[in-house]
Amino acid sequence: MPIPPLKSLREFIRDTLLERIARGNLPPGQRVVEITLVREFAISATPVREAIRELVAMGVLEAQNNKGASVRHVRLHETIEAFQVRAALETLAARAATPRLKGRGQELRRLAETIVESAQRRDFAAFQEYNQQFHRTIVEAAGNSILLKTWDSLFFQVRTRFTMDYLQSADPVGIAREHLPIMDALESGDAELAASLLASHSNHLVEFLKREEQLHPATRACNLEPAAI
Amino acid sequence: MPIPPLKSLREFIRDTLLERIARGNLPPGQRVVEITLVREFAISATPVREAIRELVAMGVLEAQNNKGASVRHVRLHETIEAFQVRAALETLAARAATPRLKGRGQELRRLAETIVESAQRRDFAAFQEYNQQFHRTIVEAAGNSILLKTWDSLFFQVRTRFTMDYLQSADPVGIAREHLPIMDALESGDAELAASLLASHSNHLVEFLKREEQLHPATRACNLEPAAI
DNA sequence: TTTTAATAGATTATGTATAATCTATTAAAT
DNA sequence: ATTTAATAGATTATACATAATCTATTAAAA
Repeated sequence: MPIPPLKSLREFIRDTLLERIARGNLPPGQRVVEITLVREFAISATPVREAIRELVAMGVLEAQNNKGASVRHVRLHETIEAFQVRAALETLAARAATPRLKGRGQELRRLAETIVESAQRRDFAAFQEYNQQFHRTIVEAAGNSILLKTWDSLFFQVRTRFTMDYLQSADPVGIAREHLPIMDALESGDAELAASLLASHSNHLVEFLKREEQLHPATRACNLEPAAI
Repeated sequence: MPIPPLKSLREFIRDTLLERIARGNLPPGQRVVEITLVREFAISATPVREAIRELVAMGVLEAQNNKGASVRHVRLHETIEAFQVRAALETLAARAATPRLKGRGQELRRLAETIVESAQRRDFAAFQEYNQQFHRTIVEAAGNSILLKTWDSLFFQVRTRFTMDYLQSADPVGIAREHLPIMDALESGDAELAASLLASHSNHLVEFLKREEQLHPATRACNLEPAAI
């Protein structure tokens, strides 16, 4: 029988906080106070603190010595940087994934179609979600566990309101359709084409965000988009 | 006056453990037992536990629920994966850093020369150290803080005995000299040349490690090289 | 005899309760 | 107005209790 994967209290608190942050219940800047959580869940402080520290290590919370933690603001500039890094990672991913994906592109095809449909329905939460899945599938297929972990670590910087702004701007369906040729290239085994299509796909987003940065210099608002987890 | 950056006990323990691991005093697989550290430093368990958890989050230790932590084994395959990711990151770094480095290459030049000298003296610890500095300088110059943080996060997977094996193999001075044209390209402002030279520089290492993997399949030893910190 | 299973004791991790320390805010004093 | 003192709130550290895991020994079975 499969062992029941008991969560420690630390893990429970960590996941609860992550969920609240993802849903937007804990907005950026919101303080995360130890004793409040202790009282809410009627447990002791140690697991709460460990959970908070873990989220700090993940970059989801920020903390200073003796001053406690709060939900981290992700600035527009940070999102731009994160997408530039992600693009570099996905170039590697495309090259490594292509030979492994050749022929079996059903999953990607379904995702790409779902993304286009979501865009047509203007269901941007679904767009975000399936878009994330599409890209992650490629990275996963590369078969490099460190690549995957590194890519995953950018989640919080990437899934922001700014990204949502991009999807809602100008031509959502056009953006969604960019996934189709990427998938074709992967399926047909043309690694270099897949890599360069993925790169310019990311680049469109980066260019949009850089224009935003020009328009609203420095202190642009910076909220995490409530995710559709 | 510059505020004295008091370390918390957690930070002290964390840094102490990191140092011991880097020096090789705590070899891979070695268990890191809470109560032992508690007794050694005559403090309470909480800061020790927090330090351990932080190192687990960093990937330096590994832990399971209710079983404790130990120094993580880095397998050859993991080092290969990490260098592939690092190469992708450095491609981005080279492109972004080139315009910012143009003209002011003194620092890189000094480092590149020091690397060659270290190779000639067969001082491989120094080789490792300055090599790391050379690459990090480029990544830093790219001016993308997330890129830098991501690159840094690969440190533990990259600084292994396998890397040392590569430096000591065949032609150390030849490997060291590969940094010179990279530096020239950066200084002269040829971003694409710098990027492709960096890529093949990494690639030589990856190819070597893959040959090692063929020769010693699966269960190759996997120790962290005592670093010259 | 060898292997397997059960169990008691030791070791270690996890959780609780509380004390000490630090930070920031407000009120009093210069 | 600026500084100092007092205080409340929150973080960090301590000491202890409980629960999980491991180890070695013993008993039973093959």
